[in-house]
Amino acid sequence: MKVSKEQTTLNREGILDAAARLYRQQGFKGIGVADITRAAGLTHGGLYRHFKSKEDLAAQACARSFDWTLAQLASSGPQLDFTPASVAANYLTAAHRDAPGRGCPVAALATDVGREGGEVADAFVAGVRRYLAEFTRHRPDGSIAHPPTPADRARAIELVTQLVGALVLARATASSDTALSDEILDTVAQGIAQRDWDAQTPPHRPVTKRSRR
Amino acid sequence: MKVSKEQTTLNREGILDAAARLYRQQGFKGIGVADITRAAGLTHGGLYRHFKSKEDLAAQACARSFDWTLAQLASSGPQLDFTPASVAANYLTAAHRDAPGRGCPVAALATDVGREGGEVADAFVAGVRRYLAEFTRHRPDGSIAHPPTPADRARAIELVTQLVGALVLARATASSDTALSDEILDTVAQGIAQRDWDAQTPPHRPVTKRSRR
DNA sequence: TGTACATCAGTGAACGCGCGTTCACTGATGTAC
DNA sequence: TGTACATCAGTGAACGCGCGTTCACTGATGTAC
Repeated sequence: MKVSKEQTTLNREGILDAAARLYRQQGFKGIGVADITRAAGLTHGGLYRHFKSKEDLAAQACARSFDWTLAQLASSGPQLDFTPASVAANYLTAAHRDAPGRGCPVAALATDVGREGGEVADAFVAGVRRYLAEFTRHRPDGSIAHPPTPADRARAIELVTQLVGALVLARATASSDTALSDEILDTVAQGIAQRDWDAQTPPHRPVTKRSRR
Repeated sequence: MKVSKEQTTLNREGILDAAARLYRQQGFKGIGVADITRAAGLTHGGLYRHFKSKEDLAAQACARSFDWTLAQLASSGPQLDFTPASVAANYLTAAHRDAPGRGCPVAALATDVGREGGEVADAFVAGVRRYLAEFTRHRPDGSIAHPPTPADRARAIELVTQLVGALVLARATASSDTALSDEILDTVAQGIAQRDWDAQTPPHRPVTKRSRR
């Protein structure tokens, strides 16, 4: 049966939200389109009125994950200062580890995206750039960098990769060794809090890669 | 046809090696058992004389990945010192990024393992523990820690998570923005090289987690 | 405002395909004599 | 050492199943008059 324009939009949003959640939980290969439409209260056939393929859906869901997370970050600006210590304390929690469906898309999807390529990778990289820009703007002392220096950007990259690595490893170990998983979260959060983020980091200078491994 | 005991062992090893490589490349959900046995020069039916299920194979292949990588690390002990700068320079390379099948199993499989659980997660965690023990033993100044202090362990966790996060993000961005991917590798490698790893890191003390995200 | 009808979002059966796993079979191996 | 035969690693067809995608159909929506 046909449905009102308003309802059509709601249904589309519902599919996207379900996809954004389920893909982060199970990965692109771990969940089917029928599961996603069912989670949105629909049947699988109608999906293709909104998205041209599973890959298209995945790419848009990926973008949606970043939209949510960045909006959340922006809206919490007043409460949450952007000091590395504060960001780490909020990011490296057992709650975040145990709820990947509502958490950081970088930590949840990075490995999948590396294997995927295509539209999904484009959407992901766009999100990463926005993420990095946000962390580049905010200096450890709470001030805003305008314009950001190469050192600001280096700090953002180091912070984001450190956070992502810790969360990813905490998730991998959580099911069979919770103590280790907690230890990883706590240790890295403390390490970030105590690091001297104002130490001089020279601008990015490409170096010739040596091959190994 | 039957096959000699020696050949049987070789075939089993061949399957394990192919699985260790292909799982790291494509993930547990991304590759089928037929692809793996074919890569080992066999047909899919015989797989079940060696492994009781795909999960069993995945768990043993995971352990195998760690065996290789750790053996490689140990054997390169003379050439490769364990200073964070040196480790980072060897780990954060375009070559390593572009060859996940022969690379670090932590960076390649952590996200998959987080979703998998079971025997695979057990094998993975065992590997992570060995990895961490190795990095805990080796102090930044090149000396051996015996016994290792909590600060040694904290340093190992911070280093490994930083390395893994950087490689994972470099892989995710490589296909659609190689410049960004290279920038991540170089920036984090330089950041690790310049960090003061001897700064006092206090022992691990569990903190109450705040929930967010 | 009321009526007739074209539109089209959503349904669910059906499609081809690839997956993990099973199993009857094959034939070289390795053992018993 | 030579011969007969039981063993069993590997083969490939077959299985049930779930996947992504298609499509004829339905019936409420929204428009033309």
